Amino acid sequence: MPETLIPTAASAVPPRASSIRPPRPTPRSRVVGENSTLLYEGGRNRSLYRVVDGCIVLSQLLDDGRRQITDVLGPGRLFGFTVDGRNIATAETLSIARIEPLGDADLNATNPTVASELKTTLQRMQVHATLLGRKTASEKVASALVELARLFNRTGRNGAPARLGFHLHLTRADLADWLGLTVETVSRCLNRFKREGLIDFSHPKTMRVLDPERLEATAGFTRHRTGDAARP
Amino acid sequence: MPETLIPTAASAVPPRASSIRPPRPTPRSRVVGENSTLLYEGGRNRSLYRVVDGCIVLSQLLDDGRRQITDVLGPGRLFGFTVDGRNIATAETLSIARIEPLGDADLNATNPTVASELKTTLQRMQVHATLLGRKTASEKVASALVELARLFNRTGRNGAPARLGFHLHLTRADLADWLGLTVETVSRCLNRFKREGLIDFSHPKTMRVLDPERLEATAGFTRHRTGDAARP
DNA sequence: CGCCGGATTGAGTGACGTCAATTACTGTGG
DNA sequence: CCACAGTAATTGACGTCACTCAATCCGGCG
Repeated sequence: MPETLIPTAASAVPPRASSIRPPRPTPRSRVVGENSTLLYEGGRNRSLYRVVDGCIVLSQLLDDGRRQITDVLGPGRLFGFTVDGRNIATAETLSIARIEPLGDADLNATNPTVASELKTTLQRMQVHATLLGRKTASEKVASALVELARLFNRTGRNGAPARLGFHLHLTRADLADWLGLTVETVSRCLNRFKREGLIDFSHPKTMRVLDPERLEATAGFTRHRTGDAARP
Repeated sequence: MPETLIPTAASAVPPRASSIRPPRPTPRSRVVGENSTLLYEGGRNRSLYRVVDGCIVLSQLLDDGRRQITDVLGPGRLFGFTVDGRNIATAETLSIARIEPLGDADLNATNPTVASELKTTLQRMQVHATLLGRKTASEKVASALVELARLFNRTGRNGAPARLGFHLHLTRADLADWLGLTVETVSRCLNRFKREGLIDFSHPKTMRVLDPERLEATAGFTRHRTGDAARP
């Protein structure tokens, strides 16, 4: 099946008509079910996709099964980069996701949009490396919450962001694999933050940030020695 | 001083005439001294450089001084990527280094060479994220040795690679900051490997791999679920 | 209601970090 | 060439943060 995106699992969920309303149907955009591994391929070069809606993570495995989630993608992000025709990472959907293949004109990494996405991705990866290598468990979990809140900020019906509530698409295990921790440690941190009034959640996936300042302080701050590239 | 590369430290070492013989002087290539922080900038867009020779690392800091080395660059690699005109990371030389600014035609990220470099860098970052998040201290140190051996493989006078000897440009502290460990742990691992006959070193920076197979086995193996993009 | 996967919680342990003392290098000045 | 100072590396003793193991709880679903 050339040119198609091939989910391995249950996949291709026919969305209950109400739950997803196509936000102005994009040419050839597709809906993929939760928990599918995306073996995106595509004859010639058709490997780049844009996340329109939902949450997709990129991951790698060690041969004994240890998993590292290397990036968490939300609306707008691209995935499917290749080196020598091989995908760089495995992509999995953590929610029903809508994705859209990039048009032929955009497939090339020399496309400005793609090039720019590559650079910001690189930057995110570097910040995450610092988190993985140098932050404590609490700092890691706090950082994750800050980032996910930004990424999946629930917009109220008026279009304005609701008061810092967001849907956590990741399970505790996913968070652990993203942050280089164990499920138990993630759980303990989250519940400590809850006791301390930084966040709140009744359902494990429905997060609300109560004290953004203190949460961000707990997350720590990344900098690097100066270096404006263009200018004064 | 527009358009120049500005080292902060002692810098601009006038190389003792013998120690560096320009390998056919590249247009506008420069020699930078050891242990300089490179505040590369450059009026318009002049921010991309290629490492011709030597070792340069990219790093980030947390506000309390914890450091993470996000990438180690050897001959051929590019550095100086920017997002919104800001450098993504700080670059420091770990040896006397020869670098070469990319020509005007190449400055843009849409240049195929640059785009391709961005992708392989992204891939390296992902593999390193897995190392940081999921590998043990021993696996980390072994992985580092394997990678650095490849990167700085000392070529014998006949041009063929000498028997797995290489110069370790990083100090124990640099290794620690790259691998997310402490100096002491790095040192213990290295000396254990030495006792076990995997490697040897008399001088702390002069490494030799004695048993490549066992070293690579100790390093562990990264994979990710399949996914040829362009395909049979 | 009973099952099952995810999440929480507690108790105990171990890998790696911290602290401190010693040794090995490197460079400088006499 | 040697003395000395300063930094890097090693090594040991000890402490702790996060992992492991295990029990329990909770929520969604047949």
